Amino acid sequence: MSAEYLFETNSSPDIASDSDVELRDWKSDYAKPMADIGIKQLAKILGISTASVSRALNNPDRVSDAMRKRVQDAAKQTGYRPNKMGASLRTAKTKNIIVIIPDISDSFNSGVIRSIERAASDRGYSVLFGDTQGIREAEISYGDMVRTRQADGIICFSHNLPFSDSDLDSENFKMPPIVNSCEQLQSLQLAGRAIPLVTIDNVAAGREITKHLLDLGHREIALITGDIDSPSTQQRLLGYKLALKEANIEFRQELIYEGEYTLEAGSSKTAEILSNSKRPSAIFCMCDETALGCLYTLKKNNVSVPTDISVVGFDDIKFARYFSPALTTVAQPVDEIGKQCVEILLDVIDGQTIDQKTVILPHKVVVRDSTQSISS
Amino acid sequence: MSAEYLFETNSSPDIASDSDVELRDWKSDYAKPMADIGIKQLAKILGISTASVSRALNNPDRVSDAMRKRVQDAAKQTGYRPNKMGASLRTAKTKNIIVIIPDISDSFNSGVIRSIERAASDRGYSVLFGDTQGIREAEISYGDMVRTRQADGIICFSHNLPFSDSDLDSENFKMPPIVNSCEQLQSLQLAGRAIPLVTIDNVAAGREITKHLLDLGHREIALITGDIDSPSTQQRLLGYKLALKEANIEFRQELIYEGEYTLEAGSSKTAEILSNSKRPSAIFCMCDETALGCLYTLKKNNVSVPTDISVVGFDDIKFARYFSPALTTVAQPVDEIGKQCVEILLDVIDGQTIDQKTVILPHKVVVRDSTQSISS
DNA sequence: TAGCAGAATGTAAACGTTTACATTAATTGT
DNA sequence: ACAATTAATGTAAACGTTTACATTCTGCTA
Repeated sequence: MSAEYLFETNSSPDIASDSDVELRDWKSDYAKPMADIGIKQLAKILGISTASVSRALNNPDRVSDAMRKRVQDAAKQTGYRPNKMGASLRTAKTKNIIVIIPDISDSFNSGVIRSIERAASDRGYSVLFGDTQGIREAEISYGDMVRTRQADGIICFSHNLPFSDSDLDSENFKMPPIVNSCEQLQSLQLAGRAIPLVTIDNVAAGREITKHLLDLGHREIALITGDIDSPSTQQRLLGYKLALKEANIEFRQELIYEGEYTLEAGSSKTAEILSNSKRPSAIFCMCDETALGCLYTLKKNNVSVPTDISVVGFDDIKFARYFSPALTTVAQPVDEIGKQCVEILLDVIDGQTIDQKTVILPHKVVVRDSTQSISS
Repeated sequence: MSAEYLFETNSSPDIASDSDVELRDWKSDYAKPMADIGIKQLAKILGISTASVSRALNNPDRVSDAMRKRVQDAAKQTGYRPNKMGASLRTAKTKNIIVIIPDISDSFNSGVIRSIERAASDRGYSVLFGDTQGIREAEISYGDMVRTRQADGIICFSHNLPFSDSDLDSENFKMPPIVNSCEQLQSLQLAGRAIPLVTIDNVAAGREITKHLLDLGHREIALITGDIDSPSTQQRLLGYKLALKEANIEFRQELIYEGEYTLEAGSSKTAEILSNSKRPSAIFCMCDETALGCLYTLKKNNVSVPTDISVVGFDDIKFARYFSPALTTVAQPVDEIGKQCVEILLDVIDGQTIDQKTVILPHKVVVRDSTQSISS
């Protein structure tokens, strides 16, 4: 948290006292004994067995019409809410999934998450989430939640499995339902197990966006990568190399700037680029946030985009089209990614066989105003 | 989803086959019987009672050193993971909190969420989240989760209580632990109950940022609001009016443009502003995303910021300083808001009395490049 | 009318913990 | 050395559901 954030306390009129209402004390309210009713009391009230209540509520067709109506009415009447813990314990299903994510406030991620939440909710699942900040211990502790029966499955945004090495090595370790989103697992971690993955084809995408630049006549294309260890970065980099090779252009390591999927990396790495003697005519940022940081530094140094330098990003976050200039980038089907993740995960949880271990969703390069032909 | 997103399927080399590893079938792996061990088996293995195991693990000081070591070792050895459902059922505590939020992909929200997650995690709680998209039914269904014992408390970003009206009216309705984040509850919903709130002083903030504009000599300040029903919008609007009054400037309704906290609203409302005969010299957007939309449309219409028009935002999302021009805005202490929310909530859950029903955190107007004196 | 199938309901065990209470072991004071 | 404490452990009930199995009811057929 930067110095800019050293807030001074500002005293001000208390906006919170809509004091036309008189407020009861809330704590005492909470301290009241739970008025809640359980299945037993409900059964007793109705003079029937708990089994009937349960059936009327969960398997309405296994019960007579009269019975069904009677207990459903009573349930509504009394405000009966079945205790999911009791149910979960008995059924060994939680109807929760956990999503493990390095940074939930990343624009691309939060888009996918939103979609996940919606899809899960549609199928009666809730989603817990764990923001790991890339910390291994955090990953592992969240991964543990399915073994402690707090969740039925995992959607993972990391290229690491959320389990400790010792667990992974263990003979009787059982892989819980898990699907990877956007990041392929490192094969050394796989240990012979195939984990479903939903992603785009990052190498194709990297190749295409590079080709776009190439087609515009660019020959010196700097690259600001994400975390160099991440498969998506590696794949996009491979795509970049492929495109160069296809165009018979020599790959030059000095044009590669190792960064991160962050604004700051984009900004600082661009400064580095600018500080070098000969400037590239284009910069390929491996994510849109990075591209924004890049645009920022470019403008600060009075190099104009796209006139002086073309810039492309990756992801097509919702802000991208509002950048100045509007960003050329490759769009990922955020909604579909999220949806597929939960579809697959829930299928696995339900014990269905998965036909496709990895689903590759279509991407699309969208050309906007941050790139232009080098000759013009 | 716009037409731009009509992806064509692109066939491409399957990047996923690192086929140097041979993959076992995953489904069959999952289908294996649960190898997991329970407290009973662990107890039997050690030849002790389940009570001792439980104590050694949860109340290590209530047990002899030898015993503690023995079972902890065995637990690690066997990979014993206590079933939280069993525990929750017994203890009536879930160690979950749920956060109910209209849009998790909103930049400001996701910042707060991240902070919430961290704080909760630090205190041993997990967080579930529900993205309601502003839909009342969704709010209510998520609110229900504490009554179904899936969570111990609620952090709510809406100005509505996540309970049905009939529940609220009900005589024996018991308010669960809940705290509001950023949005004050509508007083009519309060029904006599005081709900903790953590927020900034929106009217002071609105007043200050308006005053900033006023000090620069601006007299015609257009305002693009958030959802006009939301208290935060109302409060910021009030601040705007207050500042005008202090400066002896007449409030003019035609300068008020009712929008939303979105990029699109910023863009479209700015177009409206521009279409009117006399232009304001400044625009106050009630959130940064809106401001970005505003900047975008301004630029598209060749009005330059801040030369022709000054623009201010609200929130200071992480992108704000990277906008072009860098955005003058009011910073909210995102991290602190999240932290305080969980502190208070967990205190309430623990049955402690809350001294402060509403905590007002300090904000700060941060001046960057999107505003300038009107004379210059 | 007796017999019987099928539907409707009831009985009670089970899920995996925690914990009040009972018991046994260890420690202290005299 | 023997009570009297205190510490350590064990026993078994309880949490709130679901569900296999047993029982009762209903309506038909022969």
